[in-house]
Amino acid sequence: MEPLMESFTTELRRGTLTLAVLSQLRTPQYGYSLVQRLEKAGVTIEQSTLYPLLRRLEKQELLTSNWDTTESRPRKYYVISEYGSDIYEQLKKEWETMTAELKTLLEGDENDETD
Amino acid sequence: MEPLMESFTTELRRGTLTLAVLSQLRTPQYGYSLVQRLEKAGVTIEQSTLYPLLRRLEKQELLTSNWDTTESRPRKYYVISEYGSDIYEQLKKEWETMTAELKTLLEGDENDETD
DNA sequence: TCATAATAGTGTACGATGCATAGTATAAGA
DNA sequence: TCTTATACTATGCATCGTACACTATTATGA
Repeated sequence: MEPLMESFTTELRRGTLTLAVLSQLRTPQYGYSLVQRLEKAGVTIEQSTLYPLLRRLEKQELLTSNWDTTESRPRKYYVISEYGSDIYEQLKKEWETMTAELKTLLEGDENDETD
Repeated sequence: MEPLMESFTTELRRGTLTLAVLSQLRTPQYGYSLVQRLEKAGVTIEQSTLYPLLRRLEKQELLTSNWDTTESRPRKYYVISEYGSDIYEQLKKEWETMTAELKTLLEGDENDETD
């Protein structure tokens, strides 16, 4: 992809990544599994994006975490907190509103399309 | 609004602002009018966000501009370029894809909602 | 008339985020 | 044994949205 488009799409994804991650954490997930889970849903997220995001969300108390060392390999599991669920619901509504507004704008410009 | 929500929604808007602005520039608009036009459509954009955005888009050759000094007050009019329209269409498709994917994810989490 | 608000734009500085990159370490498979 | 997959941490950069400060003209209205 053209570098300019790349940077625009990156900016488009911004913020929605938080939403995507929060949506998956009603059941405990660890970072690496989340990357692949989201990938399957069509949402690519780099490790270098996800791990800091998870730590940030935990610091903000939207998530809690605990290490599981019983399995073959240590994994840090994250779950959404009550507060996190609250924020998530609000954010989800915000996103839906925004999406609807933007949709209206973008449809509005198709009035006398030339193609 | 809670500061945390504020920062999340700011990040959510990111990128979509470019899309919103581009969608309005099939007819020439100047900065100040755009702010109000978008506001009416439910999209709040600060002057301190819009003006730099317009200049950036012009630098990237998605827009062209010219000063109109014939009216009571000098205004800088921007229009989308052919290249800009091209990028806009691509970006719009990107956004639609992303929106659909995210929608699936967000609906997926409503399986056994407790509220 | 003088103050205030609205209009219209520029410039600087800061914080947040996504990502590239590098590094650590273990497990599994060829 | 060598490579690949798994799993996470840490640093640094570029971009963008916004607060804030500033300039300047036009309308409004007390």
